[in-house]
Amino acid sequence: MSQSSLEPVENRLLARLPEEELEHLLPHLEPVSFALGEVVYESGGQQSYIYFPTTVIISLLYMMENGSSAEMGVAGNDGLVGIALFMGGDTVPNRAVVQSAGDALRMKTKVLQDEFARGGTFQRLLLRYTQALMTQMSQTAVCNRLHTVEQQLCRWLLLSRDRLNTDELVMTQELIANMLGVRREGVTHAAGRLQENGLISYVRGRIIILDRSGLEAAVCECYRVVKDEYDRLLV
Amino acid sequence: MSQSSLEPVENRLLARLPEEELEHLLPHLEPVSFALGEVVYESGGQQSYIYFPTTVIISLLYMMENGSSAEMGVAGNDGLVGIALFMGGDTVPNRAVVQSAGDALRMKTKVLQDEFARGGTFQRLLLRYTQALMTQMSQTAVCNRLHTVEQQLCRWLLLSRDRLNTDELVMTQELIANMLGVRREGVTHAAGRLQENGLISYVRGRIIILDRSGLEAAVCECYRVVKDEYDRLLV
DNA sequence: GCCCGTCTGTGCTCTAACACACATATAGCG
DNA sequence: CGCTATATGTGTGTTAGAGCACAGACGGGC
Repeated sequence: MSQSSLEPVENRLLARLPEEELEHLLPHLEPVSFALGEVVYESGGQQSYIYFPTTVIISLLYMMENGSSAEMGVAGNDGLVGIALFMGGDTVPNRAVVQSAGDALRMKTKVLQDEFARGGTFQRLLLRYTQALMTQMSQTAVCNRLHTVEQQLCRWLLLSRDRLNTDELVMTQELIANMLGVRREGVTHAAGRLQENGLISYVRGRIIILDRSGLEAAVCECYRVVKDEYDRLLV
Repeated sequence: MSQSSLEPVENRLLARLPEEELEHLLPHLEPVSFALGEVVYESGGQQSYIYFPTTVIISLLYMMENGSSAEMGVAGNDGLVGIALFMGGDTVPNRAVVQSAGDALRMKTKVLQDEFARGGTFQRLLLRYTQALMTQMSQTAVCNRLHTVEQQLCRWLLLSRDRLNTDELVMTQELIANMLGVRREGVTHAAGRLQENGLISYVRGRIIILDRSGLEAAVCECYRVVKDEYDRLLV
């Protein structure tokens, strides 16, 4: 019997499958745990598994030639990691890194592809999820162009919060800076302001969201656009 | 008989279909022309057609609440416009605008969805194209975060050039500024430098690429990443 | 050939964010 | 308890780009 955090229904994509399809997949789902910072897959590498997060949060990062990086999307218990496997690409040009430690269920690539090809609810869900992720990526592009670091930090905190069961996030400012593709000092500054305003508190890699609605007031429209699209596509 | 610019094989996605699948689709493809600046579909609107560009180039834009905009992707004769129609979303939260006047072939939504559901080469191609577009979107996010306006202008010119048959692009700096999500003066400045270096020439909404390899030397890595991914997925 | 609308160039100021260089604080370990 | 890694705060330039205000410059229509 799986533990609570590894129940398939802990992943909201799997939870939406009709019972018979889920029954069919269950034997192929295998629990795995991930530590903070772990690399789930490397840019350009072959992937043997697709992952359905239950409690883990995984960032999709692009690594620049000069070593700097920027996040293009994030996946948690609302989705999966390894889209390229059913989209026909086999590999993707980005790295997937654990942003918040936790568990996931994994499925062999071959099984996934066969299930996808059957074309049922499973296929439909994966495609709708992919579209939601595209919205997230494109909105990240817009946000990077037009909004301040502080707004982006709010967006990022809220997106992370929505994929967790707790208001406490374990992540350093350095890590967040890598995700957002900004300097660590920029995060210090923005986080300092949020703390002054009583929206968050943080100490040494431990952020606590104190005032969620305050964050929502401070964030740019990008957060809501992405959230609404996820809600619309994955109900 | 269609004119040259409306031959189905003018669209590289359609050109890759095996003959029998193409024969099957031909009766459902209908030529249309688009003028510069025309809105192909509006954010959130229902779409009756999917479009396969032959000579037209279409930008996918996000419109901010405050009226400013930024491009999240571009589609030309290498792809299609209306991904949401087969991904299951029906509508998307962005606007599609004609960036360069030209022709396309359109197909009714219902026909498209039925063809897609058959799961043959057509489905496979559409999914692979979608993945390529995701790379473009995510790379746009990275580029917006990390690179200068001049680099982005180079990227944008090259991406446009690759979807045309000519080195002459008809577009004002104002228009480009809207696409890139920067000020018009910023484009003037960057374009001025490219002109000084003999890479392009422009006069009143008419840009001529004089030195393609020079542009490729000035562009950031983002262009190559996107191009390589298109080549890889859509061979 | 002239006019007027559209495009492009330029010159300011202002600000967010970068780059670099440290100072300080905290947790966990011996 | 003290040491040291790691995490965070701060200060001083510098810079890219925004915002605004015009000045020219071209070009199609009359």
